[in-house]
Amino acid sequence: MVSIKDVAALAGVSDRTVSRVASGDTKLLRPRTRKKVLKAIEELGYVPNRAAQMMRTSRSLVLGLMTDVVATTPFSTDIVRGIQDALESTPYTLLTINTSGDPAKEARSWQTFREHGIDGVLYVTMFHRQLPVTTQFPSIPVVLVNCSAPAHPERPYIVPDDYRGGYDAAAHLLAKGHRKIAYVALNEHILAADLRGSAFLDALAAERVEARGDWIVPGLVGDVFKDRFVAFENVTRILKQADRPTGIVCGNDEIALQCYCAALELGLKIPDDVSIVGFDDFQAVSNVVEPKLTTMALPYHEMGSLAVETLVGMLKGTPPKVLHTKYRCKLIERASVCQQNHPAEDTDLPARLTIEP
Amino acid sequence: MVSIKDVAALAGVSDRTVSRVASGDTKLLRPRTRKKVLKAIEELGYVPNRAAQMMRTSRSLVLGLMTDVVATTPFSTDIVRGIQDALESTPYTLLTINTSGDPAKEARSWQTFREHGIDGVLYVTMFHRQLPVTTQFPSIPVVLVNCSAPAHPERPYIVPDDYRGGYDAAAHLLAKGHRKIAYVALNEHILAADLRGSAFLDALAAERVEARGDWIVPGLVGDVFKDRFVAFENVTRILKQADRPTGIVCGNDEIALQCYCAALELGLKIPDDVSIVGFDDFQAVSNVVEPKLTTMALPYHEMGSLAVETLVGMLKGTPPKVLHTKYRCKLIERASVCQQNHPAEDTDLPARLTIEP
DNA sequence: ATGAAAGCGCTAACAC
DNA sequence: GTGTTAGCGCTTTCAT
Repeated sequence: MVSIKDVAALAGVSDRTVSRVASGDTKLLRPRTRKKVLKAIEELGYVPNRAAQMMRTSRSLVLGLMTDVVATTPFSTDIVRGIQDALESTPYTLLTINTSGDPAKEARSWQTFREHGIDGVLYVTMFHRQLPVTTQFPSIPVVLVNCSAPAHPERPYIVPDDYRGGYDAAAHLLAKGHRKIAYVALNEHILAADLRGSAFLDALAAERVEARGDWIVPGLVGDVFKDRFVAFENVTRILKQADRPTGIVCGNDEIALQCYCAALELGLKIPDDVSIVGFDDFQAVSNVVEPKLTTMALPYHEMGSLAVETLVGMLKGTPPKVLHTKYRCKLIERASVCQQNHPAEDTDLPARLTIEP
Repeated sequence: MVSIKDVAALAGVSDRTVSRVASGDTKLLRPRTRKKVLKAIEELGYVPNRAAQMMRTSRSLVLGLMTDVVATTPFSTDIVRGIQDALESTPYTLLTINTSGDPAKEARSWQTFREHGIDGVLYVTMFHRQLPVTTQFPSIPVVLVNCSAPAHPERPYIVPDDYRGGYDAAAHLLAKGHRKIAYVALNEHILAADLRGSAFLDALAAERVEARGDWIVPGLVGDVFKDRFVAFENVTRILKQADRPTGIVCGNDEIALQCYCAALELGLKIPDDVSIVGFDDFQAVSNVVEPKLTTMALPYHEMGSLAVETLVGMLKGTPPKVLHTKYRCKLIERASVCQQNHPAEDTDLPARLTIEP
């Protein structure tokens, strides 16, 4: 390994001078000296040794990315991409650890981070959720992404505004004239399901549109990560009714995909017979189904970038301006929703009569 | 930061002894001393300093994960998961860098790896491809995953056997009695497309089944990463013919999804009217569509694990037993393929007559 | 504007 | 079995 001393010898200066050049301390150097050193660096292929730097400065210039499963799962890769993109304009590198949500592994991961002298960590969860109150953090800067820690209000976090997203998804159908709207829910164990679900109800209520109980069905059942899709059966049943919804809001895009299968198999046209709104803008689905899916995009990339910005700021000593950020979702309009010219209000009445068997 | 000396002071031994305990040099220590030291470590919350260790040993115990986009893309996350799972039984940690396929960024990444004293690197590409001959590698252990480097035959690589996968996919339909089979190809710029495509042809030829030219269509056109799906139109056209295929082999699962949309919209039942075989086992599609998709799974997780095993072996001084590995794909049978009791051979004849307009 | 000395935390080599 | 000495490559402090 070529060190600062080798460079110094070749350039005919002291090692301290090389150090100054390498760390860009351009002010206290004659341009001529600088050039000489730069040439020697080039010639020898010198690269600074981070371990040595760290020993002196006790800063590693490494950030930890601790995730439950997010880095190994297709759904929230945009968070990671946002993080890595933002990292490029900083001197930091990323050490990645997946805990699979296992607390023991998480504890070991924190220790590994300490061993590496990590400067700060991005703690990212796959599902938007609240961390258990028992969650402990070491005393280094941490930014939470896609989760919040009620027990640690001083920790900055960045989450999507699932409530508003759910509201806007339903509002979109309403604005397009739909009045008979079904909702196929996410796994009930997930915070996002709660938020999006109650937003759906509120959006309908705000327009004085009835939310029919039998049109609100689960799309996914079972424990998280071991869940099973049931949207297909449930939506098939609903769409077979003579009086059926003209629009469906889905808890995510995979559920929307099951709705597509159900509707198409029944010979229904999308969007003319049923309009469908998804959630997540999971492009492998939303941009591939035909017609393309109108869906609510999660602001994952932005969340990742903001997290890096926040963390790097903290490391510079700048506390975040906003401690807790809720990022707005964005509706991506494609082709699965059409205008519904619903008949006069009174035709809704018979529909209501069918609620109870 | 609590160091080895603090522990030594508390335990009343020399620092060298603490070092021995910390690095598990259990042989040359009295159990009593060991216990004493362990207690002090626990009490002080001592954690070894990797930077210092590295300076002495010039091994960082960090592996570099260099990818074009794989870590930020939903399709090949299983490679990363395989890597991380395998890493757990080793002392290594992972430093991740995404180059977005930009050669300048790639050059900078190698330098970053050198700065960190990376022990070895996993070089992973999203698409199975050959690296350009201009690709340079530094002189540290590197294992290539999902790509090969014709210019560097001494470098170990691990790729999927796309040819055999393509062959087996077609063979599956053949074995189920299908004789009228269409093929919807991947983007032609990709190596996997070549391999899978020619395998399709060979599989049909081996059974003396004709591959109709108008039934071999692209599913995806345009430059990689800027491509557009055209499977829907193409398959719709084919399925509208009076004489239509009873089975379709798809270049990947997204193409299969477009086939689903096309078939269902035409009122065709899957698998009874058309059987469909996908490729990739991209579960967000294959396990969500209804009926569930029969598809050829890429051995990504295994490839990732093997890569780690190989690299760690090299670092121990064990050269890989097999330098270049082609991993076999595995057919996942679900519900999109059914037995086809094709009529007597001669009914194929009129079909052939319709080839030319 | 440049150099010399000291020391960060650890382990290899050797002494006892 | 355990302690001592030295030095990895760098930056901080102080001197010149």
